[in-house]
Amino acid sequence: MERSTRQRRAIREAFLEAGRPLSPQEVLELARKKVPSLGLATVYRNLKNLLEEGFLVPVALPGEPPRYERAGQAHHHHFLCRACGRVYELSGCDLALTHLPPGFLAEAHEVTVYGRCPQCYSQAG
Amino acid sequence: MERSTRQRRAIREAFLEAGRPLSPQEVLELARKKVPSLGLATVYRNLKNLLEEGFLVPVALPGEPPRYERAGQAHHHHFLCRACGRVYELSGCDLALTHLPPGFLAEAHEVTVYGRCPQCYSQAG
DNA sequence: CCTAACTTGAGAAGAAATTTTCATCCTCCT
DNA sequence: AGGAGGATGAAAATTTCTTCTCAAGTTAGG
Repeated sequence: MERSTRQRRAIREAFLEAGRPLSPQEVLELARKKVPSLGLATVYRNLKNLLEEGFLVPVALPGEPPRYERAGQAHHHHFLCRACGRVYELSGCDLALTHLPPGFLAEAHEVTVYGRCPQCYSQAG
Repeated sequence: MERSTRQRRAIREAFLEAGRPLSPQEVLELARKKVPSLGLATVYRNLKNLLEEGFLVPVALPGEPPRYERAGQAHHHHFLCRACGRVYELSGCDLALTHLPPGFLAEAHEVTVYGRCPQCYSQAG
């Protein structure tokens, strides 16, 4: 049966506390604040578990390695800060799919906004 | 100085004739119709050249390997067929960026629509 | 507290995409 | 046509990300 370990708790808490999509590397860095000895293999193993048990869902962004976020959220999109590389969740969706050519069937869509997050807004670059 | 070779012409023509973003593998397959001996390394080398000379621009889609399309086109987005994996260009843009949280600065955005292209619309799956 | 079994950490191994190497081929100037 | 140097193809090498291996550490039931 699945056990509760310090590592597993630290990884789960990283997502709860970050409130934004995290890459495996980001998970490692955040969870190491609680379990410094944490290894990357353990992060990958637990990400896989958390996906299987439905706690996380994958988030794909153009040209970016996969990230993961809390499952069960309402339809939303993402913001990628070009300065720090962090991804944020944007609520709502203003997309109207009216211009599809004939014969195309839309089943889903994703919107990615690029720019500067508040922490990077005033910095050089 | 840069020479005009059969391979180089075949690769350039593949983009002109396809009229949609192509992955390196797709370029290889299309250009091999004209130059069957074409190798993948040559495709990569020439993609790099065509990017540098401004004939192509990279197209990144969520969770997809990079593709390339003709440079200099108007603002547009992309459609990814879930059945055949081909990417198409969608004209226009119905996105209104009104819901950014305070402190976020939007510089660009990308929209990806997923679904079925006309060729795959009526097929099983 | 004990023990079986699950977990972990580190490094090796894989997988996938792209780049480099190098001998040979081809293009273009003369 | 001749020749210098860029271009090509195939395979090896890189790079990046993810998974596997295995000895050692931990957890949970008894």
